[in-house]
Amino acid sequence: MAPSDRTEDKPRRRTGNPARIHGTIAHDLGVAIVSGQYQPGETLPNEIDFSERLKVSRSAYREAVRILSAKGLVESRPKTGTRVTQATRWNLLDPDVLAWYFASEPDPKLIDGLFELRMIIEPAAAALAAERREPHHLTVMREALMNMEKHTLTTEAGQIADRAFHDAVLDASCNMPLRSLASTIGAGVRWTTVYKARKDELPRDPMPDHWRVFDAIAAGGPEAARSAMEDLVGAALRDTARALRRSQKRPGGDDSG
Amino acid sequence: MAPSDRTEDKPRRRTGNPARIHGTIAHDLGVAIVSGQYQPGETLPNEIDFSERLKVSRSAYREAVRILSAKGLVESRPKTGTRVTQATRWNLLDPDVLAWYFASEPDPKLIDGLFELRMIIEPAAAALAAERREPHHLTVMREALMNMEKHTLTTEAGQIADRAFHDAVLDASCNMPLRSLASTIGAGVRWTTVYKARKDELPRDPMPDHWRVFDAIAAGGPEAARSAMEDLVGAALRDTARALRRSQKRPGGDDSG
DNA sequence: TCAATGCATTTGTCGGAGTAAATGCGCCGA
DNA sequence: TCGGCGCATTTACTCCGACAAATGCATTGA
Repeated sequence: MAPSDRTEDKPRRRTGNPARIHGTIAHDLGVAIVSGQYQPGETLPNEIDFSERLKVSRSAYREAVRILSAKGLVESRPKTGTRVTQATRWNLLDPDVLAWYFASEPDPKLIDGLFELRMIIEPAAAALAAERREPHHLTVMREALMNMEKHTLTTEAGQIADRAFHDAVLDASCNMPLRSLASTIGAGVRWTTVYKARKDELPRDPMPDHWRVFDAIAAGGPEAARSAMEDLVGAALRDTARALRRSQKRPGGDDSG
Repeated sequence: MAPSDRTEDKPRRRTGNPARIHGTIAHDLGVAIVSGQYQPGETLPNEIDFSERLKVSRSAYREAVRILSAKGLVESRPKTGTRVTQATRWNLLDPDVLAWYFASEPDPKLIDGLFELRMIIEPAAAALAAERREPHHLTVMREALMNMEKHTLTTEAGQIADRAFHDAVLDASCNMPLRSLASTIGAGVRWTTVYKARKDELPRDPMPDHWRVFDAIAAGGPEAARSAMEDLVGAALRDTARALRRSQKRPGGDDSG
C-alpha cells in the first residue's frame, strides 16, 4: 500500500542526517506521481484525510506538498484541492524529480531524451571548457579519470568518478546555466553505467575516450574537445540503446505495475 | 527594509488566484538570496525570530523555507539552523529561481550564460523539430509568428508571442528534457526584448529570421532549421551584447544598490 | 432563463506545545 | 596535560486544534 516499499534510497543528505518526515512524504508522493500512480489532472484526497492515511500531521503533509508544488508536480487551491499538473509543466531538470523518475524504471523516451540532451550539451560544453578551463579544473578532471581507472566502472567509486569528470567539464565551461545541468547529465551518465553493470560486462574500455576529451581540453583545442566528447557520448548512446532494446525484449519486470 | 518593495510582480498564478503568504515569503527571500543580500554559507535567523520579524506564523515561514530548500537555495538542519547553500548548488533552471534573478538586475555573466545556452540548445532543438514536428506544432508556430507580426515586439502581446514561438520549437523537438528548458530559454528571449525595448528601437526586423526558421522546420530540413536558428539567436546575442555594453557604461542605475 | 447570493468544502494561516537531533562545553579519566 | 565521554542547549521538526479566506455549487429571486 505504501508507495515507497520498493525504494530503498530514501532522501538522505550527504551529511548523513536522517530523513525528515516531510522529505519522506515528498519523495514517496513524487515517485508515485512521476510513475503515473496519480494521473495528471487527478485531485489528491484532501489534506486532513490524506495526512491521516499517511499517519503524519497535516503540517508535515503540507510541507511535502509545498516541495512538490515548488517542483511543478502539483498545484493546490482552496476548494479545488491539490491536483497533479500536466507532465509538461513538471520541472524535469530538477535533481529530485529526475531521481524520482529513476526510482522506478523510467520511460524509455526519457532515457532517449536524456541522451539526446547529452549529445547536444556535452560536446558544446567541452568546447567551451577547452577555451576557459583553469588549472584547478584540469586537476579535478585528471583526478576523476585516475579514480575511474583505479576503480573501474563496475564499482560505485568508479561511477562516482565518472560523473565527477563530466561535472568537471561542465564546471570548466564557466557557464552558470550549463553547470546547473550537471545533475541532469549525471543522471544520464549514471543510467549508462547502470545498463553496463546490468550486462555484467563492459562493451568497451571507456578510458581512452575520456582521456582524449581531457587531452583536448587541456591542450586548449575547442574543436578537438567537441569531437572527442561527441565520440564519447555517442559510444555510450549506442551501448545504452543496445542494452535498452535487449531489456525490452523481456517485458514486465515490475510486478507492481 | 522589506526586500520586495521594488518588485511589483508578486507570485500570482496564471489562473488569477491571489498570492499566498508562504509564496510571498519564498519570493522575497529567494530574491534576497540570489541578489546576494544573504551570502552563501550565511545562517538565517532562527524560525521563531525570523517569522516574528516577517510578521507571519511559523507555519507559513516554514513552508516558504521548504520551497527554497526544494529549489536548492537553502539547507536547514537542527541546531545548525537554515543556511544559504553555495550558489553552484542552486537550481538555476528552475523557473522561479530564474525569475528571482531577474527581479533585480541580474549578473551580466548570467545573461551571457543564458545566451550561450540558447546558442547551444535552440539550433539543435530546431533541427530535431524539423524531423519530428507534427501538424499541430506548425499550427502553433504559425499562429505565434502571426501574432508577433500583428503586435510587434514593442508590446507585451508581441513578446508573449515571441516566447510562444520558441516554446513551440522546443515542444516540436519531442524531447522531454529539452521541453523543460523552455522557461530557461524563455527568460533569455524575454531579456532580449527587454533590452530592445530599453533602446526604444528595434535594430532589425526580427520577423524574416523567424519565418526562415519556421519554413525550414515546416519543410522538414534539419540542417536548414539549425542554420536559421543559429542566425536568429546570433542576431539576438549581438543586439543584447551591444545594449549590455552600453548600459554598463553608465554605472549604478539602481539607487538601492 | 438568468443572475445574485448564501452555503459547504478545501486550502491557507495562526499560535502553542512538545520532540528529536546536532553542536559545543564541561566533566571525568588516563 | 591531553583525550574521550556525557550532558545541556539550541535549533529545527512534528503535532494539534482552531479560525480565516477563497471558491465552486446550489439555491433563490427577479
